[in-house]
Parts: sequence; structure tokens; C-alpha cells
Amino acid sequence: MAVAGPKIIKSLERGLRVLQALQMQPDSSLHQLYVFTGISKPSLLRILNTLARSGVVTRRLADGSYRIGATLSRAPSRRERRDRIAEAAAPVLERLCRRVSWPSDLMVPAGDHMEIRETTRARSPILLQEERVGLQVNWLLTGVGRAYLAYCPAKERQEIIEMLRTSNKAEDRLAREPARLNTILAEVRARGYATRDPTHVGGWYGKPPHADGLISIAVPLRDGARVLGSINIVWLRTAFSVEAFATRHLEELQDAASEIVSSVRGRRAR
Amino acid sequence: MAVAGPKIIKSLERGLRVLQALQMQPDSSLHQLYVFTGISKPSLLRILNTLARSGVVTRRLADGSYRIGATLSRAPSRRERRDRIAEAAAPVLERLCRRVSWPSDLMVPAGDHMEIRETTRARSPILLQEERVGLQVNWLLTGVGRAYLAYCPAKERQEIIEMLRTSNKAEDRLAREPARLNTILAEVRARGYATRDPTHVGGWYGKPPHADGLISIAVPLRDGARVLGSINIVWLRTAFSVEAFATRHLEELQDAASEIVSSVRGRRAR
DNA sequence: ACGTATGTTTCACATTGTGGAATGCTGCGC
DNA sequence: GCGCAGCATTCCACAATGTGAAACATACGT
Repeated sequence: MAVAGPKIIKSLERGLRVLQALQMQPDSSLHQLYVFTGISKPSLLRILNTLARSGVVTRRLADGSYRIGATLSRAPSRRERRDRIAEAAAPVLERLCRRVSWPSDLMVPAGDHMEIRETTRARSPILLQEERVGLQVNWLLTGVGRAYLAYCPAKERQEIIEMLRTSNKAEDRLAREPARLNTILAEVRARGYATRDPTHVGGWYGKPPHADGLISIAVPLRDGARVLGSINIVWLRTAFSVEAFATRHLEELQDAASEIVSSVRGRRAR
Repeated sequence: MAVAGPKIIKSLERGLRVLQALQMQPDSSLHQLYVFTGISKPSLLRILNTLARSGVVTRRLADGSYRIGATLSRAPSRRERRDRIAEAAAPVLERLCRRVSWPSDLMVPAGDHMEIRETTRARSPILLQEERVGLQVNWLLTGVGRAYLAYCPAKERQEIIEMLRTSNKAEDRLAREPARLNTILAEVRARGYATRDPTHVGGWYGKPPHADGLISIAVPLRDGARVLGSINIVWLRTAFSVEAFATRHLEELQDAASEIVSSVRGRRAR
């Protein structure tokens, strides 16, 4: 009936179908791909393992969802660039998590807040409250936000503060006290890391604040003069003092940051 | 011995290996890929057929070599952009060749000359002298060169002519006679197509000129104000007069040109 | 605590991919 | 003009490889 046609390798074709599905719908779960492509889940798993092993797709640590890897990415849209950072960060954060035993997050700026792009909370042996990718956190009160502000170019910092000041939200009142803010940021630069505001007893932006008992140290991802985002390590504040924790793990955190940055640069250079 | 590891689909992995080989070495022949990847030729053929059917790789009409398709291209370097035009042109030129029975070429600007990027001469039922991709032709004396010059933005035209004038080659002396050149280009615009200079009796740039008995009509690939290149149809000058041929086939040629342009735009828009 | 939705592993089965050898095709040197 | 060399494509016997149903594991909501 149908013309014989040139011989086709079916399993390869299915693999490409999965790739195309991922291009249309980045960050898909296994189930989403199952619905979208109609390929059985075991087969999908094998295909995705294969694609991942070749670096064509990457998995997100936070929830295990799949995305197209840097080697194939097309137009470097803003969204894709953030995903590249997350992709580069994933293996580094994973190692960090294994060595330190406490989880960490990668945050990048997004409008008037910072946003989680990757996290190892699901992988940490100690189960802390789980956070989702895309969750937004305050810029002035969190460690990650302050780490970013302390090291980003002065011009960018002024624009951000200006934006927050005009927003006029209660939690952004620090934007209206430049002297205090500058003192805080100077301290961050002096110590080399940032922590959350003592009055900000946990509770992420957008959620009802509650004392979560957590604390973190955060450092920026510095790429030359620019700052791409920041990463942190989170622990239970009852376990260690900030100073003790920093003495122990700050260097590892900073090493992770520079490794992520150089990895992102490497990918872009290609 | 080796750890079992997650299940991998070998044939898919081999397909990806071929893709990576093509990324490192664009425009590879089957044999080159065979040497490079170590995969047997029959298998390579099946793999490439599969990749081609999914639009991930494309074949060049001129010599059948393979290249990575537009859907996956990464950094849009200048070289890659030219390849995109060639890729978009290939199917259109192939149809044109089947309908008209005479071959055509796609040429794009490259420094102080124009360059063949695709051709159907190998596919034409009438075997004309074969031309290779990358061959360079004169800008002022050929139909394709004149079609480009006649329709490209005035500023770009002036730069090109200036460059040719200072080159001081004998075959570029027309660049030193602006009045005559302008008359010629005005004629091209009036008729809607260009032909080679009557004194330029064949013989491509870089080859010893000889009367090849060929003639062509050429039209530009106009993308808004810009011109991406030009395409032509070639025939034996003894078979038809230029006017008779244009009456018969000019419209088809122009349709092909606009189809190629919109195809390139579509690919870029994605 | 229970049920549901999703991710992962196992396994028996046959579809599917594989490369050596045979066949075409094209260009080159003599 | 002829034969040879190199490359592309087709054929085919063989078994390796991919496949999905079902069982199992894990996370999530209520």
C-alpha cells in the first residue's frame, strides 16, 4: 500500500519527536511528555535518559522535569538565558548539597523580586520545607536579594531601588531608607556573604509569613561587572550560628558560584 | 563488570552522535561522516534519512552533502545565515528545475564578489557545465550580480561600488563608469530581471574565460528593503532569445524568489 | 490514614536495527 | 574511449535491541 520509501530508524524518530515536544513545551514532566507524544512512559524514560546522557536535554533538580540542553538551544531569549544559568547550576549545586548536607537555591532577578530557578531542597537529606521553581522572594529582606544588590553595578542597583521605592509596599520600606540600606550592603561586601533581615523571620514573598526556623548565607554569581543571580545554602538556625556556618562552608559556596559562572560562559562561548 | 546504569537507546545515541558530528563539521558527505563517526554507511544512510525526514538535517542539491537544519541551528553566525538561505532555497529551486527543465543557481554576496550557495545544475535533465558551491562570480558583469545591485539599498550599493573601484581589477572597470552602470541598473529595474554583460561571454571569475554558450536571467531575493542574494535560470543561448525565455519563465522565477524569502523569514521567526 | 497521580523497574516477546557483500553511479587517468 | 577507483545506495540473513503491560515505588492532596 504505502510506498516503501527510504528506510527510517523508528526509535531515532521517536527520540526526535520527544525533542520537538520539549522545544514546544519547555520544562515538561514525564507525564506531560507522555500525554503530548503518546509514547509509553518506560520508553520515554529510556529516550530521555539517552538524550540526557548526550547532554541534549537536562533535568531540573528541583522537580525532575526535563528541558532542552544548551547545546541545541536556538534563539537566546531572556527566558532561555535564565534556563542556561539554571542548567549550569544544577550539577554544581548537587555536588554542593552532597558535601554540605544542607540544601541550596539559585535565584535570579525577575522584575520587582527575585525568583527561584533551581533548588536542591528535594535532594537534601534533611527535609526542609519544599520550594518550587518560580517562587518569588523579596529583594531587600532576603539573603539572595541582598547578595545580588551588594555586588551588581551601581547603576543597576539604583534602578532597582527606585522601582521598589515607587512600589510603596510595606515590605519594601527599606528602599526608602537609603542610608540604612547602604550600611547593610556595605556589611555584606565586607563579610563576603549576605543573610536575611533579622526581622524577616522566614515566610516567602507571596505566602503568609511564618517563622520557618531557617536561615541562609548567600553569595552573588559575578560575571565580570555583571551579576547573574545568587545562590545560597539554607539550614536550621538552631543547628549553627551564622558565623560558625560561614567559617565552615562559605568557601565552598563561593567556589560553587564561580564554577557556575564559568560554566555559563563556556556554554555561551561555543 | 560495568554498572548496569539507566537503560539507553543505542540507535538514538548513534543518531545524536551523527548530529554532533555535523555540528562540528557542517556540510559533510556521507563518506566524511563514515570516517568521522565510524558508523557503517548503510546505518548512516538510515540515520540521515531519519534526521532529514524530521527536518533536523538537510541535503544540499548541488552535491548531496548533509548539513544541520534550521530547527536546531545555534549561534546564527554569518556563515550559518547563508546556509539558511541555501536550505530554504533548495526545495524551491528543485521544483523550479523540474518545471522549467533548465537549472538555476542561488548566489549571495561575499566580499568583493558573489558566490554560489546552491545549484540544480546536477539535477537538470540537460547537462550543462557543472558548478560547485562556493564558486565566485563577478559582481558587475553577471546577471546575478546586477540583479543584486539593482535592488539593494542605495547605501549598500555605493559601498560595494566603492570597494570594486578601489580594487582596480580590469573586470571591475564598470565601477569606474558610474553613468553607464546606472543606466544598466535602471534597465534591470525596468525589465524586472538582469542578464550578464554581453561582453562577458561566459567564463566564471577565477577560471580562464571561455565562451560557454550559456545565458541566464536573474532576479533578487528581496526581503523588505534588504536583498539576501539572487537566483537565476540558465539555458543555452542558442535555444531561446532572452526575451522569449523571460516571457515564458520570468514569472515562475520571481515566484520562486519570493517563496524562498518568505521561507527564510518563517524559519527565523520561530 | 487513605486514595490517586506520577515516576521507575521488571520482563517476555518480536520488531527493528545492523554491517558485509553485492550493485550502481560518477569522475579520473591513461 | 576504456577501465579503474572512490563513493553512494540497496539487499539480506542474523540477532540485538527496543517495546509496553503490569508490578512496584513514591509523592501529593484531602
